Amino acid sequence: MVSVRAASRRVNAETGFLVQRIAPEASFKSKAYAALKDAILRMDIYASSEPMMLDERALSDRLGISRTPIREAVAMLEQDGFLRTVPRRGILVVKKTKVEVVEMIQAWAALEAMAARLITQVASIEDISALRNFFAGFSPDHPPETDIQVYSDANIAFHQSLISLSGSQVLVDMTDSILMHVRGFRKLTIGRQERISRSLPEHYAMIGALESRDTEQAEKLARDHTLGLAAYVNAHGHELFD
Amino acid sequence: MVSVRAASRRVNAETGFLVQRIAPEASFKSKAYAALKDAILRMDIYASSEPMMLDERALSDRLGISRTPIREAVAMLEQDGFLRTVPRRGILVVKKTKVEVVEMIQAWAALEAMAARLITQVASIEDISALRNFFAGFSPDHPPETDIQVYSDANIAFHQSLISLSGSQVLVDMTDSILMHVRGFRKLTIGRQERISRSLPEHYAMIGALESRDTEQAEKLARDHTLGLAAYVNAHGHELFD
DNA sequence: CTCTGGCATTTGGCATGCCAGATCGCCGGT
DNA sequence: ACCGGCGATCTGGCATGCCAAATGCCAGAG
Repeated sequence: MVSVRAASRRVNAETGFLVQRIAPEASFKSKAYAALKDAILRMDIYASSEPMMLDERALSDRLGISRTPIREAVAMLEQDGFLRTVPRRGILVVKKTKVEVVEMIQAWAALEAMAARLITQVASIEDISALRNFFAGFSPDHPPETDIQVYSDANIAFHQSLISLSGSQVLVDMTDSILMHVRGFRKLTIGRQERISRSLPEHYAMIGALESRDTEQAEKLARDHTLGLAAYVNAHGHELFD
Repeated sequence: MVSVRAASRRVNAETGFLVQRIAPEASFKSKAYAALKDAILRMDIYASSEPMMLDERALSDRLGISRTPIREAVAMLEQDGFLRTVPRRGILVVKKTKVEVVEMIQAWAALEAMAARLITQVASIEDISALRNFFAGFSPDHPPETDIQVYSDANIAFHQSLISLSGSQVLVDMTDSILMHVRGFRKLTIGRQERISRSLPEHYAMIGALESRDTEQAEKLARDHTLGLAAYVNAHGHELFD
């Protein structure tokens, strides 16, 4: 316990002298992790049928740090499912199969359906209604099909915001992870006109069900909306994989 | 391309001479990962209110390997959410909060509900019916309450087998991961007589719905069964946490 | 007796170097 | 010209050692 005398002598932390919290200066390990993850997510994994390999020493030169923190970052990314190291062979970037992507989207559907269920029980009406703002820029005059990239971004943001309204950090983290893994397939998501035109009304229907606190209906709409994407990938995904 | 001559000279891999794949002799890194994970899952994390700390050098001595593979294993377990390292402070075992456990069980409910949905579409009737075997040892004459530990194990095995029947490896992996994290709370799961006595009939109802291919009902039963556990932990979990 | 400043120690972060397994190319034998 | 084998080289696995930051102890000042 700090005595009253001592407290009076030192500068009161509450009043003045509010120094900036010193930057923790992230470790090389975490920097390498971020850099590698970013690079993996940016690259087009499916461009070549050849396995994409990484080299510890090359990365070491490239990032200007030793192999040790890089190996730790690689171990972390391996745990995430992005990399796989084969002893004495190399580090390879994991390519998801069509089946894996479909299963991930199904899991996503399950989690989003649960999020919808929870939202009807805990979210405020204002927060729910605010979900419409993501699509404020679109209307019958300016349909999503006219600005596919913008709509795709709004789409992702909508789903992430929706799930966060559930109040469950676990659901947020799990779906974020899934989104990372299926990120390479966003072009597939938005590839077809007919899917896009149906997307917006479905989103509005979901919001409506949430607002009216119709738990079963909101859950069903959220689930079916995303399961539709899974079915679509399952049916047409072969164009990207083989 | 292998010539016909060459192929005829070497032993046909399909016929005989199926030698065992030579043991890859797991790396120290993976051994350390397994050892640490096992130790973490075995220990009673919530016995002490003090944070549990690990020491790299102590583990190094204990396992008889250098710090390098241990650090890599720690990085992996950090990624799993089991550990958290604080620079120049130590490695601490993460204690889940009640809220986190409840959220994890809700996510589990979501995934198991989706598994039930898929099962009604893809699983064979024989596989579904075989789920009853997990509870073959129990009956009105020998209710689960009389052999709590055995029933608890059968319970876990039932749920894992159920999810695997969905055919989705992603669902299996995600639920396995969740089970690891909430493992410390199995005693809570089986702590109350009234929950146990209701558990078995609910399981049989789920199996029945799956057998009759009633997708909506199977999904609902699976979801509500596990959500009941989440609600129970939410209501009574404070006994274990605070 | 209390508080403060500094030093010894602890602990994770990182660089470096060596090792063994796996590849691939060169070279001689057939 | 082809096959087989051997070795240079590449690549991840691991041990070791030093560094800096954070802690804790202890002495000295008030």
